Amino acid sequence: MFSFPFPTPFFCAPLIRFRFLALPRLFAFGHSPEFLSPRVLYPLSDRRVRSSLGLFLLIDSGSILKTPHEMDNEAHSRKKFANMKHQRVKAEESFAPTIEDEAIQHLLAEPKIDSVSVDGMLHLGQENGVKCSGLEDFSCGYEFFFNTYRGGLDSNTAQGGEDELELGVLDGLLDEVEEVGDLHAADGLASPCEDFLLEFGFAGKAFGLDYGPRGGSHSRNASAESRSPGLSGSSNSAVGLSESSSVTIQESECKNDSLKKTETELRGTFRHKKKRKTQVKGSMCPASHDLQTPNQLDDDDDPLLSSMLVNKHEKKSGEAIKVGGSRREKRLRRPTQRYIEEFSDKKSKHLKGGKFTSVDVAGIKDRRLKVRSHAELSSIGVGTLSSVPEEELPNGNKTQVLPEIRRGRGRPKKQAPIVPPKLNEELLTSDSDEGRVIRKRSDKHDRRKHQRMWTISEVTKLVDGISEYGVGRWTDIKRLLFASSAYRTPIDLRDKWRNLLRASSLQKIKKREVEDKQSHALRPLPKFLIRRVRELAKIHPYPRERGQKRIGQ
DNA sequence: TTTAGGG
DNA sequence: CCCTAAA
Repeated sequence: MFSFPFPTPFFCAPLIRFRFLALPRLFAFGHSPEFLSPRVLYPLSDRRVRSSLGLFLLIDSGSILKTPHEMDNEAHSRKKFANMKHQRVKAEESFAPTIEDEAIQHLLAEPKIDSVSVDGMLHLGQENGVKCSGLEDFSCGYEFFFNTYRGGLDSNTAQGGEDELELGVLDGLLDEVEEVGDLHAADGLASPCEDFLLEFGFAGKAFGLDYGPRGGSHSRNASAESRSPGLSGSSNSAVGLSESSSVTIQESECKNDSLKKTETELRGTFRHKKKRKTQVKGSMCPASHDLQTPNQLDDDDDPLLSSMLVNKHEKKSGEAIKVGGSRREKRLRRPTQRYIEEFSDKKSKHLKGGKFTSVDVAGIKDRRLKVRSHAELSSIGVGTLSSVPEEELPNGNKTQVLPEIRRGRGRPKKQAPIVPPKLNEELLTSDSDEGRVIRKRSDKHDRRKHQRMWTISEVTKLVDGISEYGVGRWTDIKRLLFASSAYRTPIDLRDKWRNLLRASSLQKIKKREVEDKQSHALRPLPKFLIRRVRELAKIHPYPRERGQKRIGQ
């Protein structure tokens, strides 16, 4: 029914070496017995099945059991992964000498073997029985690759074996070595961000963390939790569900998107490494939907991949999700920031809590904001987490999606800069009435919470900078003249300049029209500044503004 | 990433 | 001050 959509040569050897540790969880393929042929292997023992690793791994070095359709697809897949294959070869070569595990080696020695004996496979599985459990947390694509290419990695190596070698090997595999590095580097963050990782298909990233000498980290627990429920129904219905996936779903409570997510995880694994890496690096604003961006649309024609990702496990109902059906929905584009904002506002009002406002959302996305006020971010994170329950009000699909997004985003953020609530933010008290009230109040102003008055000196500096570097060199001006004031971004400078232009023109007008009204100006600009602005305006045309100004006059 | 322009 | 498109 389901088969491995990837070129066999590519996967086979890796799988063998892989020992079916991580893979089952990753690309678990459920096969009804009738679909099994001698060439199909069940590397999983009962024990493992019971332990919810019971995902059937279909292995066949020669060719995986395929349906015509799948066959067709294979061509496609081959093409897709041609590059990887190539790289793999290199990796294997470089790695081979280091392989210690004889059994594995043996298998490797005959990568082309048409069929691997079940016994052998099982042997492998049993051999690593204990270790398997230790590795169960490995979840996604990265995990897969890593495990795959670490050769016959032992649990031992798994613990401490992450090293240059692997990196090097992976280098050939993954487009970006740094990514790998990042993953490894992320070790310490494993637990905190696990949810996040899983939720957004970063499960693979977590693997690096899981490798760590951690005793019983969250990840493991999480896996364990989701284990029993997840397996019960899935073993026989050709459903492959990675534990990580199930966890993700459960935690995210995103029923509709569960499949999509799972799928996303996989796809992301192969196709959006870079993107994801970036997200993780930022570790602030990764949205699950980012993975659903247009690029992925081209994947839609890959039924195998999707099919093998069928996720049967649904959080509450355990209802099976139909691939075809939910798929469409999933492909929806990520809501625009504006949408999110509006939605959240609405929701806030609806909840009377008003805790989540545009700031939350905006903050999530706005890099500048992050830079400017960590405290705020952290507050956001807290708020997000604390109010998750509220968020889960039944409000329709959108409702579901949104919380998910927030959570996903919020979590990583939270973990990243859990800077002491060092300041201002009124919102820090997430649950207190005060916080809400303030929030509400601030809702009015929405975006303008960070307002900072421009002082005369600042304006002067700005004008100086503009006169020196010219209009439009905002980054330069910022860097050179406003380096000390972090809250002034180049954009702020530009905005200020715009306002100055407007102001200067207005003042002109006012002067001409009604002299008195000028006193109305809240913060009248010093004449010298006005003069300078005016001069600069002449010298450095600022198209639109100038045009407007003319018009205004 | 930065800038321009609109809100 | 925010957001987005364009470069």
